[in-house]
Amino acid sequence: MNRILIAEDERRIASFIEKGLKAHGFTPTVVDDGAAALGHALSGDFDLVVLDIGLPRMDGFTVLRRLREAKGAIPVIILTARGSVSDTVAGLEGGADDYMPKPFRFDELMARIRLRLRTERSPEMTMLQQGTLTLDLRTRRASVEGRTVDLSAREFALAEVFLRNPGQVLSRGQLLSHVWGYDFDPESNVVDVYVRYLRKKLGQARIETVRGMGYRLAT
Amino acid sequence: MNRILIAEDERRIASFIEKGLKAHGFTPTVVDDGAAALGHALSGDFDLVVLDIGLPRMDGFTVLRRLREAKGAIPVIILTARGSVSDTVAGLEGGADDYMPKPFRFDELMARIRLRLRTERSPEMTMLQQGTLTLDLRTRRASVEGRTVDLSAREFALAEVFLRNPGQVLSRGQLLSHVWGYDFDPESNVVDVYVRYLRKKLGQARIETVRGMGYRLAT
DNA sequence: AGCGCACATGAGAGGACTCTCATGGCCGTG
DNA sequence: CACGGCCATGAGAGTCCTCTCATGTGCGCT
Repeated sequence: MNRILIAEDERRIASFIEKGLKAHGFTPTVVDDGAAALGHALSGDFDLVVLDIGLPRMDGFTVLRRLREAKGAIPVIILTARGSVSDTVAGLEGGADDYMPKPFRFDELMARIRLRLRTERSPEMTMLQQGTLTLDLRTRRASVEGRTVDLSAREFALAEVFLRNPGQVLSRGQLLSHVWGYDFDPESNVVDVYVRYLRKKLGQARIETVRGMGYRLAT
Repeated sequence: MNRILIAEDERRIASFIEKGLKAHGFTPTVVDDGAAALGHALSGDFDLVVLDIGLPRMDGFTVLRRLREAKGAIPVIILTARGSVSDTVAGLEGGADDYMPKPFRFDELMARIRLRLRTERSPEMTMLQQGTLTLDLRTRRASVEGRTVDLSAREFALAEVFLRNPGQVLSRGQLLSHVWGYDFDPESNVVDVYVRYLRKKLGQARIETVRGMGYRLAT
């Protein structure tokens, strides 16, 4: 449905984004150098570009500049290194629509992409619902059977992944990369612990264990 | 420039919003009952409505429904009581564009209003700059003279008010209501303390004291 | 110059949050 | 039924954040 171009040369990050997008029903294409990125972006086959700044052959800034010179109006989200504010500012002034500082959680990128693809006057998606469970994406609060529950930032991010994939089994690895980012210790049992926190707040039965696989939101 | 309708019967809150909007260059109009709200909203004289749900004569839901029935496409932001998730959901499904749970900080409302008034394809304002000081509205980070500095949520909100009003003297009261909300103890010296924190992180001279008046961002 | 008020500052209480670690329990298989 | 692995759980360390309070300092006015 929505075709997204990923211009990123670090394999690990490119694959991280690619997998995430596929899981959300997008059909991403990955290229790993600037020249290819520009060509694809101008082809008209894509609806949005995720553009790394540090690309070989032609850096992201140049790609962006040429793209805009050629009147390509496609939305561009740039990926910048943490702390390089000047790059970020330059990118936005150079015509980028948004940016993500590395390292990032996949879900943050997803939110940015949604924002840019969203059609006019569609009320911004601010509430997620599944049965009697509601998540308010802005106030970081949930409500279950009418009760209002405060969630911490982490708890909320985790709950959001479940709500966006109701009934689907999510592995610890998936949850870890969605909620904790691609840089987190894969040995940790944080996911278990936070699932417990959520169960305590949302109700034990709300999240089911699928032995050997992961967890799943009850539907 | 942008005409905003405030439909709110609690005087204190209406005035809180009104003052804030005026300070930001808007020209708000206040009405305190639902019938008047509907009339004004349909008049075509306004660009956005801030609509309280609990209005006398005709409640917010009804106003909203009638407005949409009459094909009024004006953006509507509803104000809901804290914890009333069902009201919020109903409001959004009833055609509201966004919502604010009470009590809220003025700046949060402002951000919502900006979002709704923003014109197509204008890159979302995500960075504020003043000289060598930059605020990244998304990552909650600042950068001064190239250095990157992490700010806490409160520090950041305070810094944002200064950055949005460079050179202007801001009273403790203004800062309190912007950053802490209209419900906060006006006797507290939190503002002083947080100004200190900011000075420590951003540089002493960056925020000037105007004796008897308040504080000001150095330009 | 001296006074009074406004502002600056240090210290710390209290709480929330995130994550680790160790242990205990249970499921499913052989 | 016994075992091994997977999962659940409790406890707690370390950190950060927010705000209050008491006291120090200095500005500006008379």
